[in-house]
Amino acid sequence: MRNTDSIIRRAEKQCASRGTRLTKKRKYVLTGLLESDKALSAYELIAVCKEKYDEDIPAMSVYRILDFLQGEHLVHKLNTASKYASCANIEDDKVGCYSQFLICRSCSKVKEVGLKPSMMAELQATVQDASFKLVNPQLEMNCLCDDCA
Amino acid sequence: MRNTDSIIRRAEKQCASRGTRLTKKRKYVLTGLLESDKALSAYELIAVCKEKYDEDIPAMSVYRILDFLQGEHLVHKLNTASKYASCANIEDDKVGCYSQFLICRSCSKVKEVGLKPSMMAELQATVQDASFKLVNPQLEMNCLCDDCA
DNA sequence: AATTTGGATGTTATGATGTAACATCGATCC
DNA sequence: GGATCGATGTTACATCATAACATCCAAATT
Repeated sequence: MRNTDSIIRRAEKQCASRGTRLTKKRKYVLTGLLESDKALSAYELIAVCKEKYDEDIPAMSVYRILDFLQGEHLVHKLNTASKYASCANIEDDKVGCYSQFLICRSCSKVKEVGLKPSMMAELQATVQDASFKLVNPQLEMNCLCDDCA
Repeated sequence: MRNTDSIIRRAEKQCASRGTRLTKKRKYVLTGLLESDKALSAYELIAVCKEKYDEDIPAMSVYRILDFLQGEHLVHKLNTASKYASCANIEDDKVGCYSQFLICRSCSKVKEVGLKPSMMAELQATVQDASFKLVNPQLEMNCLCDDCA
């Protein structure tokens, strides 16, 4: 079990050092994702903020907050699921390590696993051979978790 | 340039042998995808069928047709883009070879490339280590094509 | 040929995700 | 206090997708 408070304090400092602010609502959204082992949609996050903090955040704001948190490398968007998850490496200083996301198609449980450099290199090579440029090397894998299987 | 007609005839036979039918509208949708090097959304396919065949197909029908074509392994859904593309191996008999899709985030151009068994094995191993089961090993890579880069 | 039957398609309404444009709020700086 | 600028609110709308029910049509049966 990770300590949400200490992660939030770290994130706060990180934002401050970059000249941005982790506001109250941004904290609520980030905390919602930190305390969930499942990826959540924007609308699910609205519900979480309402239930846990009695805070009404309009959809537009949640999307903006999610954009902000992605920009701060605190949150990932899982495009195949249209849901969001906090970065696994949010607790430590590892940065720039590309990831493989295992997403349960039934319950949205997510695990983020580092991608070996050798794998990354091979995928990258394929992309270059096809005259494409890799923009965001985020591998999302359509899975079932052990509970749902 | 591949021969759309001969592919359609192959697909027709394949359906017949499975006890399904490649109807006129299903052919229109499949042809639309075959003749595009870009992935197309359901609504873009509606427009293509209207322009090329003067055929009005309601959205609901296009989605059903796309489901059917996926079931026949003639079409892929690219989840990260919410668009659809014809199978690259639709011309030959290769089956069951897992794919890596390079998708231009700007213009939706798609290339489907076979995934090496060694890569597949490694990804699969990661999934198992995390107690997940891989459902659909379709790697979608967020790229830019050379034209858009 | 008429009838039946089941899959394919049409219609309507609605849900889910996401964004554009513009208004307002609120913390910090002078 | 007032100016300023980023954060948030409001409204409207675009896009993707499906549920529920009606109808059509082609092949099989009589």
